[in-house]
Amino acid sequence: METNDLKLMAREQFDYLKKGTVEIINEEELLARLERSLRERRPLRIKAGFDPTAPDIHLGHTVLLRKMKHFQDLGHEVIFLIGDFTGLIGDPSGRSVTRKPMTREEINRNAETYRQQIFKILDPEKTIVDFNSRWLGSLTSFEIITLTAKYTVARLLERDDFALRLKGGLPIGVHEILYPLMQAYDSVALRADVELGGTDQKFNLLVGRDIQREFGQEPQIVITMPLLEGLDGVEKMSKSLGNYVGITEPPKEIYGKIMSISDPLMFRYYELLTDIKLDQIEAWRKEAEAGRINPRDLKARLAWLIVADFWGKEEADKAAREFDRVFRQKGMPEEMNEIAISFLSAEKEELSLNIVDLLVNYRLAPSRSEAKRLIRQGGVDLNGQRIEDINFRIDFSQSKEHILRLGKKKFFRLKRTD
RNA sequence: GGGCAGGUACCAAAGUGGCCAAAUGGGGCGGGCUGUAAACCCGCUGGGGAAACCCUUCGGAGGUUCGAAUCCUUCCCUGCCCA
Repeated sequence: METNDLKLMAREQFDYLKKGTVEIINEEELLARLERSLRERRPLRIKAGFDPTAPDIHLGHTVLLRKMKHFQDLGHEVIFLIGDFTGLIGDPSGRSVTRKPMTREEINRNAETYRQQIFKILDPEKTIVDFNSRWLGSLTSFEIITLTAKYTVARLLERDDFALRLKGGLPIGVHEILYPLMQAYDSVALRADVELGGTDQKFNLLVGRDIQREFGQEPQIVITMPLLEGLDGVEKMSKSLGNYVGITEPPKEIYGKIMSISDPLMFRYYELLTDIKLDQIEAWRKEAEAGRINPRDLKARLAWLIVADFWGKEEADKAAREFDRVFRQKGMPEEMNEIAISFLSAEKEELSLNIVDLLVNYRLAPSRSEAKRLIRQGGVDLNGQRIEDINFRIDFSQSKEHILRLGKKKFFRLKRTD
């Protein structure tokens, strides 16, 4: 093939890959390597690491996964690396409580969950799933020391979060500063051409370059992706902060969560989570600002798109209809969690249940105090009637079924079973 | 190894013998407004109790006291300075 053709094709790939990235270190290298890959008909090896402790994939992860998918689309080799080694030794970087080391079984189970989820985006045929314990687990202490000798403490402490912690008088465990080196060694073991990560990973990714060089390898190209803000619009999306949308959540959950985000965040989500072109998003933003378009409708469209991504169009339609019925027309959801209420034979005379007992016994409230609080504050309603008395008894003798609503969003169907 | 400063609720942070289930802010929850927006406003936020009130909590364990988050002893943990 002509050199010029190769250059052109590489350029094409490059442009496709660049879309949505924050930074590529560095661009010329990537371009050159793409070209070589085409010339030698050898796919690039793309690495992205994931923590085995949180097998719940949320929209934040999908930003990265989409980029991995892009590489797959171009025929490159994508390695989904599960950082099980950290899991085995117990990564303390939550820092409030020492995390329990995970067992092999737990990790395997989580890995399996990952597999089921990532293939909603990645191509199962083309994805290599690997575990870093495969090489990190068998390093000898001599090899570890040799590895650490290749870097300096000052360089490791440069990292922003360490610098901040140091300044703030917070503890830093020795294993924590070792962590970037371990991750870097993953790149050596895998001979990675490219490593993908969130912008918060930049430091670790760059250490990878240095360490690969030390091991006589060509340094990997580092590509950082933006971190998706969570539903609160401030913190990054994470499970521990509870501001996330899991991709396995039911359609109406996803839809509802997206509808609750702020308008500015909506445009951000459009940008990072859909294939809508940037100028189109920009145009919508202007229309909305000018009042020519209702932001609500844009948001509904976004919610639909995201649900459709993971559940298909039909489910997305259904979620949209359901949402309108429940929240715009203040109706009842089509399906709700059903709670089977059974009476002991001794209670059969009564066939009624105190509201507080119900909330606590069926684990709808964590404690009686909490249940009473909820009632006193007007957050409980039965068949459309607000319950204000904590001594209220739900009567099951006349009708076997009641609709219970807690707060604005939680509906339950209480069904008496005999 | 020596010196110093700390450890309080989900988080941050006040409180230094009774008025402390513990100020304040954040978060969370509920209500109002609305587009289930966001922002904003109001309320709640250890457990039990209808309430009075009772029980369990301020790093752990002991002790002093009528009474301890607060004083003493000891242990554990963290940071800073010196070596």
